[in-house]
Parts: sequence; structure tokens; C-alpha cells
Amino acid sequence: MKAKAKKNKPVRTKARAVVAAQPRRRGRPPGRPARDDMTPDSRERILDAAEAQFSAHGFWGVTIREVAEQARVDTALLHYYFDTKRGLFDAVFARRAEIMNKERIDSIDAYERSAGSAITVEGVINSFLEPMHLRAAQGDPGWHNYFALVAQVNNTPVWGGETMGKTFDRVIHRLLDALRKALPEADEKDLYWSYHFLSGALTLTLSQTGRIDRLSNGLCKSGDFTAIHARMVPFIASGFERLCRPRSGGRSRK
Amino acid sequence: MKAKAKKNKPVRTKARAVVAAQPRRRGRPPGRPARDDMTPDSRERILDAAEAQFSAHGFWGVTIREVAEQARVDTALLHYYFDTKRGLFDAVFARRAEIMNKERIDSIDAYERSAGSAITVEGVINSFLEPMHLRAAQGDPGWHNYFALVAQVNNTPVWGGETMGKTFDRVIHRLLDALRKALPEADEKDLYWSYHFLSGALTLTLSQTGRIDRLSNGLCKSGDFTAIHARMVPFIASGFERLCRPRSGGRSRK
DNA sequence: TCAAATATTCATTGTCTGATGAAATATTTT
DNA sequence: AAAATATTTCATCAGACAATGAATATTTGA
Repeated sequence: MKAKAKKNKPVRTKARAVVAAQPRRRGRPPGRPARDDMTPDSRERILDAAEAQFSAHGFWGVTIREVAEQARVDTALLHYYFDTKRGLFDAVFARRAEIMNKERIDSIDAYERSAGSAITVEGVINSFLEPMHLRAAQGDPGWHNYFALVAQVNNTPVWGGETMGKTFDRVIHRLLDALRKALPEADEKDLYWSYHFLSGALTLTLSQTGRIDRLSNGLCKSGDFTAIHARMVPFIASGFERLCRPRSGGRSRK
Repeated sequence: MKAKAKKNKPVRTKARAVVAAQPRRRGRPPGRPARDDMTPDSRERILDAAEAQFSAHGFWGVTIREVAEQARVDTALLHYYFDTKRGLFDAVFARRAEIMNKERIDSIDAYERSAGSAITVEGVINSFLEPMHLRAAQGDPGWHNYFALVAQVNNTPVWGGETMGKTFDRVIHRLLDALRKALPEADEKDLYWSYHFLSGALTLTLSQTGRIDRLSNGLCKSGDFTAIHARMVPFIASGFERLCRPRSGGRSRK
């Protein structure tokens, strides 16, 4: 039984450079004072291009040539700065992680201080999610791409779990600490699983596949982060409370 | 500023066939009565191998050579049966979708009939999730791989949303119909967003990255589907109720 | 019994891939 | 102003890639 007629459209057609790139001058370009604190913009352009490509097609779906082309730079320069393709990926992943981790921890700290003993699950969840949603709602395509990238890595078997762990576990443990204060009787297992569900919901939201737009026939927009945040906080908080407050029923059998 | 010393370990080392494959005989092998209802096992072996590889490394992270090798078959045979790499992927994705979709719809139907007007959110969610968790808990590595594959596609931008939609929208709409009966006053937008959160949580759970094992220091096992199901149903049901029952508070501001 | 259909490998194609050493140009340090 | 260092492109490599046409073997069915 042979395969059907060949109408399998490819996953992605690599539409190659239509406009032949103008020949560029060799050697170091003039007027770039490479200070320690001010990295040359080629490097940043490479990171931006890689971020966009990796987030859209994953590690294996991208070639360094495509990244180089989008950054308007020779492929050798990518190797000069980042050594290997993997090195480039790691650099992209780490770049914004620092910033986001700091913002999240600061946000949880601030909430804990302001709430005192009146700490609530919803408040904690809100303080954890807010920095991300603020960045996303601001519309910067860089952050946009970055979140989509994280979402993909989070769902990548084999090496995704390890990468996520190394980068984000510190913040997650901070979140769980805060939640334990709001849910003093919570069982540890329930707490971890609840976080897992939160992580999944967040991840899919940030991955921006346009699935919900299509499913809801345009009623919900995957880019409407205000609408998302307003719904995600109570949805998730309610799940935590149900699962982690033993008095009110808890999980079903077993 | 040059790249650091080259200690970027690769994402995946393609450990190539150490044991030189014994030369295999050309032509149709003896004793295979290719009936219409009983496909030859080479074809199934290819699908199994592709399922395992695609689920672990994604579409671009897999070469047809690797699939062929794992299926103990020449690469030309993959093209014979599935024409292109994309054709192979689509075949893998479609194979189990039929089965799962039927099981899910039957499960929802059965629950609706048995519950009558006493229909609950938790009951509906349970009936929707149960078929998947049963398959997963049964331990068949084929289903295991398949779920991980779906999880990855669900978080894949560009073409993931479309693929998911074409394959699963019918069932999702059946689920939402049932939920509307349990939540008669629900706002449509809230309903769709709630499903989105459910989908994300489910997806990450099925993708089996081992992230939760690591995060919880071994306390939670990503393969323990009984524990997952027992927690996921109340967690998600509670979120739906909180968000889609306007009387009891609903979503926060805005 | 023999031709058609089916299932399989072999051998090869042209293209793309990540990577590298060398050369060119600029800036900084001595 | 020479030497050292930084940034960039060029030219090229060996290996991997998806795909295909032809060869070979078996089963089916007229």
C-alpha cells in the first residue's frame, strides 16, 4: 500500500534570501567603541534574531545561517561570540531570565510585606504572575518571543526539564514559600502538583499558538493579556485552595 | 569579547550505530500476507519508531535516518509508505487521535446520561480526562510517547495551533457543551479561557519532562498518573466553578 | 503458470549543515 | 607608531540531510 498523492505541504518552507545581500566590508567596522559595559550591537542583533527564530521553530528548526541572515551578519560571527549553536541558545535563554527572576521575586517580597498576616493565595498568585503579564502586555516583541521560547522549553522532554530547573527553580521555591504561609496546612505533594498545573496553564498561555482564537472563533484573543490575567489569577487560586486546604473536601478518592 | 572555552555540551549527541547493521536481504521478505486489515509490521514499526523520536525531539530534531534505523528498515521505505517526512509526522499524529477522540466522546456521553440533571462540573471534567489517564496509567510506551507528542505540538507556535485544532476541536466542543449544562450562566469567554487553562495543565502533565520530580526533589513522580488524576480533577473543576459561576464572586477587577 | 501488485534495499543525487582557519579592518594599549 | 586586541567577512570543509530511481524478491490473482 503505497503513500497517497504528494500533497503534504511542508511544515515550513525555507524561503531563502530573495534580495541578494549587498557585499559587506570585511573587518571591524568603524566607530564602535567596544566598552565593557556597552556590548557591540551586532551581538545584540544576533541574540534578538536567535530569540525570534528559536521561539518560532525550536532549537532544531533553526539554522545558524537563518539567524545570521536575519541579524545581517556572517555565520562565523555567531561562532565567534557564542562558539556553538547550543551556546547561542543558552545565551538567549539566560539573557532575560535574570531580569524576569528578579522582578518576580521582588513582586512576591513586596506583596508579602504589604499583606502581613492577611496573606491570601490569590494575592500570592497575583504577585507571581503580574511581572510576566506586565511585560507581555507591554507589547515588546522581544519579551513576546522570549516567553514563547520558555513555553516550548517547558514542554520539551529530555533536556527541557533540566534547563527549566536550572533557570527558574529558585523563584519557584520562593513562590511556594509564600504559598505555604497562605496555606499553612497544605500537604507538600498537593502543593507541588498545584504548581505544576499553574505552570502548564501559564506556559500554554505564553506560547501564543493562536489556538484559543481559532477554537473560540475569534471570541478570545491570545494576545489579550489583560483578559488573561484577570481570569487566570482566580482560576488558579481557586484550584490551590480547593486542593491544598484539607478541611473543605480536598482531592477526591485515593 | 570572544566566546568562553568550548564546554557547551551539545543538546543531543547523535550516537550513531555502533554495531554495524548486518546486511539485509533485498526485496519483499517471505511470509508476510499483506491483507487489507492486517498491515505489514514494517509499517507499524516505522510509526512506532517515529512516534518515539518525534515525541522526544520534535519534528526538526529527528532525521528519517534515525527513525529508519530504530525501525530496522531502509530510509527509502519511509518514503515508500509516507512520501515525505511531514507525511510521516501527520500519520503518527493521526493514528491514535481517532481512538482517543472516540473514547473521550463516549466517556462524556456516558457521564451525561448517567448523571441526568444532576450534572456537575467535576463529573464532566472527570469524564473528559479519564480516558487519557487510563491509557497513560496503563503504561503502554506507545501511548506515553503519543501524549508527549501532542503536548509538544500544543505548545508549538506557527503550525501547532492549526494541527491541534484540526484534530481535536470536535471533542473540545463536545466537552464545552457538557460544561454549559453544568454551568448554565457561564459567560462564553470565561468558558473558553477556563478550557485553555485546563488544556495547558493537561499538556504539561502529559509531556513528561521530569520537571516536577526534580523540583519536588523526588516527592512527586511525573509518571504517577493516579496521583495526578486525583488532584487534577478537583483543581480544574474548582477553577471552572470559580470563574464561570457569576454569583460567587467571579473574576477579580476589570 | 505467469503477470501484476506489493514490499523491500541499494546506490546515488544535490543541497544544506555546523564549524573553522585565515585574512581584513578597526580600536586600544604600549 | 608599533604591537596587541577586537570585530568582522571570506572561503571552504567534511559530514548529514531528504529524496528518488532502479533493482530485487515475494505474494496475489487471473
